[in-house]
Amino acid sequence: MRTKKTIVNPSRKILSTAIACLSEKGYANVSMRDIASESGVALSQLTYYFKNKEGLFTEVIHEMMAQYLQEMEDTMKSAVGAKAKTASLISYFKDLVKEKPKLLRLFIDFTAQSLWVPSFREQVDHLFCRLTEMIEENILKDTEMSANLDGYSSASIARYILGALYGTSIQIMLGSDKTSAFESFQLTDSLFAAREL
Amino acid sequence: MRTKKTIVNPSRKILSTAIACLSEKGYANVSMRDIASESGVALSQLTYYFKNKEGLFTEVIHEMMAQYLQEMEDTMKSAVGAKAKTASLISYFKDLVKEKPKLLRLFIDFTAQSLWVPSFREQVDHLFCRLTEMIEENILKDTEMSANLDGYSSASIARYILGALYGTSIQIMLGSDKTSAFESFQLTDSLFAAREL
DNA sequence: CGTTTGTTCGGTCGTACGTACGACCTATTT
DNA sequence: AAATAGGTCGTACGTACGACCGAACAAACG
Repeated sequence: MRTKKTIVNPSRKILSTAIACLSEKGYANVSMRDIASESGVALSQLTYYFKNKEGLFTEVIHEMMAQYLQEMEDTMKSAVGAKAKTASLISYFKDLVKEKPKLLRLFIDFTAQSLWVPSFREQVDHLFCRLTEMIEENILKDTEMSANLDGYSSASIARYILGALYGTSIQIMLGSDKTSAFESFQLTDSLFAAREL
Repeated sequence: MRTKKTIVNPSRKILSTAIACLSEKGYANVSMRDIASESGVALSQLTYYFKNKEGLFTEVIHEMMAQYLQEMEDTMKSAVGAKAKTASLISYFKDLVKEKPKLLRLFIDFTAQSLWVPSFREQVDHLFCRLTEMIEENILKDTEMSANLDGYSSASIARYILGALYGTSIQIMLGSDKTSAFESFQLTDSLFAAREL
């Protein structure tokens, strides 16, 4: 029998509800029942579409990763030149903190969970790799860094930039004042000011 | 009646067991019963000494914070001059990843949890503030940064340095190869190379 | 001595969890 | 019309959870 799409795919509804719940209450505080009742679907449907809890949450990570990578890529592709791309990367993280804190919280929470759940770890590690690759491609390639950065592989530099933006985001996220702290982001620009070739 | 210390304070035993469990299995995967049986103490003792789960874990965070701050301070105080202190800070984070991954995992996990539990958040935020203050005091004070860092407050710079080290640590922690990635840490030294006054 | 106060313990309560199962219903296929 | 397959649902199972209680014990003190 063909897969029908009568009105709206239930598995999509479950998935989006799961994302909403997780980004609002956190991994440790969300149950399958929460997601079921919130999405107006029987509990057994969750296991029907996604085997078990880990299966469902794996799919959530997958979704989250896709959104991250897509948005990040769009952001950087829209700018031309390493310097402009750096600026757009910074503003994307600012936007993340200010306008999309839920997505960011989801990211942070899953990063922590991935320390304990091997299958999550694999996914999140992959996400970090893709992100650093993207930074390498867009910002570090065809660019000569300031002199004191000789000897560092572009992979190391990219990892550092991503780490700095991510780590700074977390601090701002936790802090009480979200405004004055934004200055830190800008440091990426000053530190890695690229000279175009 | 006086608090006795017959052989070893049970609350200490509970606490250290809790730390061990948490740094091995993660917040979401540890129950009060786990800690009780692991520490060879009745479950009811946990609530006797620490009100409830949140009370116990609050104490664990407190312990973790103290260790972090102490070790970090010792590390930096042992070096003289901003440049040497920077190097010692870097090597402390390397040491964390390589030799004390449990403590680091504890830190990361609680950071994520603090996104959802207000009392945790307060504590972890305070930890971050203390750490940035320490970086300001030891590395940024009485030091002239390279020219392109004008206009940034020392608080912003400290936050960025901490964020970079923290964010890089997470990536290395998740990655498969722990060796080649250590190069990234060193970037802190090159980027914030201080000229002594 | 007995009382009081701090400590330890086993046990239980109510609830929540993830998962599994069987009964439907509907639409397609034979 | 009968059979089959996809989808939905309610419910129940077994386990685990945090919290709580009352009984026992221990130590100080009158």
